[in-house]
Amino acid sequence: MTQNNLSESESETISHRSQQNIRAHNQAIILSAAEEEFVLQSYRGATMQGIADRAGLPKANIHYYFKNKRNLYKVVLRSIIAEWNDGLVTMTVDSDPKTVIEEFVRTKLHQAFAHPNRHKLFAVEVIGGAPHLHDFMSTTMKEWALDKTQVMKIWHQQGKIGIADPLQLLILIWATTQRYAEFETEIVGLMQKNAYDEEDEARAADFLIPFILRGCGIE
Amino acid sequence: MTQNNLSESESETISHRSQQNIRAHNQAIILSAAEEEFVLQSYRGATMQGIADRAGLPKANIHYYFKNKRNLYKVVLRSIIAEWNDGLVTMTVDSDPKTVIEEFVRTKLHQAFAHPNRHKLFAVEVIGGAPHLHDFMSTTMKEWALDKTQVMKIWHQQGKIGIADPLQLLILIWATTQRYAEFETEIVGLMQKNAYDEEDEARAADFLIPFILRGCGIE
DNA sequence: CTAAAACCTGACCATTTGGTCAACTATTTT
DNA sequence: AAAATAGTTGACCAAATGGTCAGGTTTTAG
Repeated sequence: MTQNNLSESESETISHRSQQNIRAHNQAIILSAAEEEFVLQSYRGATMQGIADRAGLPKANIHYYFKNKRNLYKVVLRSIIAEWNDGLVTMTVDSDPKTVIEEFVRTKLHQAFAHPNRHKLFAVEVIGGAPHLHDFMSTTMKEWALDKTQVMKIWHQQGKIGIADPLQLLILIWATTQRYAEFETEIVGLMQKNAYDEEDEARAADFLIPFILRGCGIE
Repeated sequence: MTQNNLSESESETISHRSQQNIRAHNQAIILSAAEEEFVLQSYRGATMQGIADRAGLPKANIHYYFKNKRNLYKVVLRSIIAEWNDGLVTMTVDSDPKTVIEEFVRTKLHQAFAHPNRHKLFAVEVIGGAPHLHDFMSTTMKEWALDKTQVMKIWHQQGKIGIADPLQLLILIWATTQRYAEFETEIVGLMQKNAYDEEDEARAADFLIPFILRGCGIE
């Protein structure tokens, strides 16, 4: 039965996986299934059985890898937060506002189109009062936002942008970019199609970026 | 037999309420409680007992007025939709774009600050795929949006606004105004307070309106 | 005043669901 | 090869929850 020796592992098509790989592999599958289920059903509506079905594993197996439902949800949230700032440009007083804002919007927009489910999940959590994100919201995210608004305030003093209240600008950029992920259903419907096509991200960028730059009084 | 739906308009100080009044009164209380509970817990998380507690009534009484949970949810949604366009300015080809857009943003913003829960509930529903709103979204709302975008397209042809793709503008205005309701928790936190104060709506308007008008190339 | 209609509610039930567990198989280590 | 460790899973359970109902009270109609 057991194949010895010559064992290799990694990318074998049908071979026996090493336990390390099995663990990582199953956890990934479960997390992905959980993300979907939590988005579609929201926390309470999501069932461990539903997640198990999506993952193609028996329910007890989900509990084997993740203690319980609450913990699984937290892990999903944490993985979303972990990459929240992935790829965002650094923004300092010496940066060129136009470049930075353009790049910021473009990146956020790209994330929105690339990972709509994560944005939906995050949004539902915030809308519901962010019960599991209080810590993140009141520390990491607040510091990040205050740092950026500080920079933008100085830009304003230097006459580089026409925005006196940078927090409002930050809110606007978040709102307009993330919207394409969160309200996918509505927007796609209004566009008379069933799903975004490859050009929709570019279309949104082509509209948003000049609009926001004009709004900021740049150009 | 049972008379349904009549908006309450009385606050009798008299001890004995008429049955008509009792019905309207209790339904209103329950709907308000349900709105809160559904927002905070989302559909599946909300419990009839929780709604009953919020309403200060025994659970069986909720079932007496509203057949079941699903129906109660639908009634709540319907009441939200019913006033979705309340107070919105009419927009025709002959309107002045600047006035109309300014007034539109102001009204949406006012609604957002006045009824944050309704906006949150609507948002959660849309994010979850709008399972109960397919009809509304694909008829009423779509027609409304197409009508407005038609008008704005003509404005663009007449050189009155610098927006070639009005649907994107509509999405942006919805996103930026409703955001203050939906992400209340996050925004309030970033503003270092516990709740919006009386000036926050005005602050948002003072930022948003000029910003959007500039973005539209109006001035 | 009496009957009908509307309203109220504690007690109860069926179903769903998160979570446990013991027995089992597969892999790794010694 | 045997012991130890890791992974798998059907069966089961206790709690939560939507919903029902019978018997009660209050209000209204005649």
